[in-house]
Amino acid sequence: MGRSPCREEISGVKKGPWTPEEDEMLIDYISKHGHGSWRTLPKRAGLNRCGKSCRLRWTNYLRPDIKRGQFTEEDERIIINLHSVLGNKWSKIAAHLPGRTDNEIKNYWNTHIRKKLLKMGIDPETHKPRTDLNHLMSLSQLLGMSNLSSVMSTTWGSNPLGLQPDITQLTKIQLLQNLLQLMNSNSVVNMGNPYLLGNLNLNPLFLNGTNPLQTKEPVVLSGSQGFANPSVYSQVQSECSQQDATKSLTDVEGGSIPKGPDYNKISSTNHSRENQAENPLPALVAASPRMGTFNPMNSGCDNLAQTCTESPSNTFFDDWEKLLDDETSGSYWKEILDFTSTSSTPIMW
DNA sequence: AAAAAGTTCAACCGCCGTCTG
DNA sequence: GCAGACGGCGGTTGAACTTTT
Repeated sequence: MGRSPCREEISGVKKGPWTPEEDEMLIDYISKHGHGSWRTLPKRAGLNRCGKSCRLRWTNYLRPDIKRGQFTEEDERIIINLHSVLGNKWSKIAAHLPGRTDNEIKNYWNTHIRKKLLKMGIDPETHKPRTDLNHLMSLSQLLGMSNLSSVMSTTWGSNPLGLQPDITQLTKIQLLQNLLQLMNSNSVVNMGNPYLLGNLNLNPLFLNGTNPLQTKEPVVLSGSQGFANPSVYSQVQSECSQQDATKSLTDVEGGSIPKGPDYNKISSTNHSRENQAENPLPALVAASPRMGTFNPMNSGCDNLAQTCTESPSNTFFDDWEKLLDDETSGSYWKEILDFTSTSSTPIMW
């Protein structure tokens, strides 16, 4: 089934960048006759290109309704939200951004958004905090360096590595966040084996249900629970395709579709979303123009989109600081921070 | 100023689903 | 039901451009 028409039948056909003359010929032909069959178009238009190349050039560049220029924050927000639901369905995402092409969005995602999310410690595939070992190692190494630099600065009265206290703090927070994410998934997968928690002396966090990150009971999924009720997810998808993107996503993430097992079913049905079902933490997708305003203090994180929109100044780091200052939960966090900051070697899991 | 490294994005490639004879 | 034609999609490439060393 299927074939690549551009290859076999057309040797000697031109490839590579389009010239202004070719563009003009294509525009001229399509504006007069429409594109009709792409396969026969090049011949009819007098172009030495394959039909596929013409179609691509037209849909991605020459179409009159193409919107050029920078993506706005709103565009970015929509893309991230849609990506969290649809994954790499660039054409579906593009359908929600009039004038933007799938190719453009894909490129923008890969060159800008993806890097931004990675920098923030968010896995761009799952939209969750990264828990991969490399990332944790690099963070803990950075921490180690910052600790070393503070030792050196006390000793020598300067900071030869140029690491500011803020960086140290941010790194700790980042590491902590990932740590918790990792423990959280472990607490689901290995409920009967709190080895990791025991090692870190953190049992009270989850075993007695007082995890200050979650005011709701952790969602414990067993086997099939995390997987698929396709009808629920297709409902979401059809909502996405029928309604305004922002609204439908607010519904999905914000609560009109019930949370708990069903919510996890929705997420897990999508490709590469399986691990979300194992993880009770909410998605880290911010629906506000400021990305990454993951709010661990929000009650239950029930309505991320709403929360983030309503309090755009409330950043992730603000919340963490509040959390750390809070007397009731502070001791646990201090314990963790003590652990991370006194640990002279990278944490080995 | 020059070379190297990094980034961007238009274009290509190959696979897939649907249509048609 | 089968096979080819076709359009569409997502992943990848590589030239051009920019930034860093």
